[in-house]
Amino acid sequence: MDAVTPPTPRGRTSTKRAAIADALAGFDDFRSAQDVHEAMRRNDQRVGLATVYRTLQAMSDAGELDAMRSESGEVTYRLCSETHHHHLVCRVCGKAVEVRGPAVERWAEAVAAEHGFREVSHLVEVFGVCGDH
Amino acid sequence: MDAVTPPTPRGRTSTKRAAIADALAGFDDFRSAQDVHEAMRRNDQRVGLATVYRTLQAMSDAGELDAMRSESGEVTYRLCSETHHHHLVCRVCGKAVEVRGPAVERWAEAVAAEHGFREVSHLVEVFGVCGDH
DNA sequence: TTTCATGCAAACCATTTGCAAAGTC
DNA sequence: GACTTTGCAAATGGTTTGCATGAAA
Repeated sequence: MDAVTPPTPRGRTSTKRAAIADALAGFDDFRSAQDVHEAMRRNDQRVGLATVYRTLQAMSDAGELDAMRSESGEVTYRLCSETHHHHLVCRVCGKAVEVRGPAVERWAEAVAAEHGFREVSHLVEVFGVCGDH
Repeated sequence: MDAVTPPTPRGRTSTKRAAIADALAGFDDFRSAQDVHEAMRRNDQRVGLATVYRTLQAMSDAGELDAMRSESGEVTYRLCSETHHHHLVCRVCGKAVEVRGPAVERWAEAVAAEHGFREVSHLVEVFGVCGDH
């Protein structure tokens, strides 16, 4: 069930891509390519690690996934909603909550404009320890 | 105890440490360990890459440096001011401007509290293309 | 002379890439 | 069949570490 795969980003229909999307759908927080790969293995799905990396990256480029770097520097992904948002991530369990911050968006734009910067993008992540820990 | 290191971050007086700090002082934007190492080489300073990594890391831990990850994932450092702030980084030349954002701080705290998160920290970086490009 | 700092090279680790085999259209 | 996707293994590239040596206290 390709729960999350609009028209294929590009290229042809891929079985693996769907499997990877599904695997990621099984999580509700950010996971690294390695995590996804291991989860699939455990589920008896045979996939190459390189394929997971390639696919996750492609899906991210296609806007299907939300990507961010964990505090340790690895790239982690998660299915994302369509709207722009940021994350509140638990540094113990990885649980991530999507948060909206119109104030932050405006602030970023304003600050950038003030210094003559164009093509502005911003990275905002809030880390903390969630209530379960 | 002495959470905030007095004179030398730890260990004894080091010549290299001073040299590395100087090299970093020559920049006013974020640089990677490799950048610093290369700059020193070019200046006929003989230093091991590992030492640069170790020192930069130690200085960062000691609070003398401000560290952040570039968009490509490398860790970059810069001498930092004492006050909490964020950065507006040019993705073309690396130029970084320190920006203050009380609104953002408050927003982060509020959002975290709202979801029951403790020990909150946040990562906010604004990227763009500066006026020189 | 005991301890910490440094260099060098090897080790690590996440990620990428080359290329031949397998899958799609 | 023509072309794309996958797997595997080898190659990268940033960063860390083990160990012997040199410099401070």
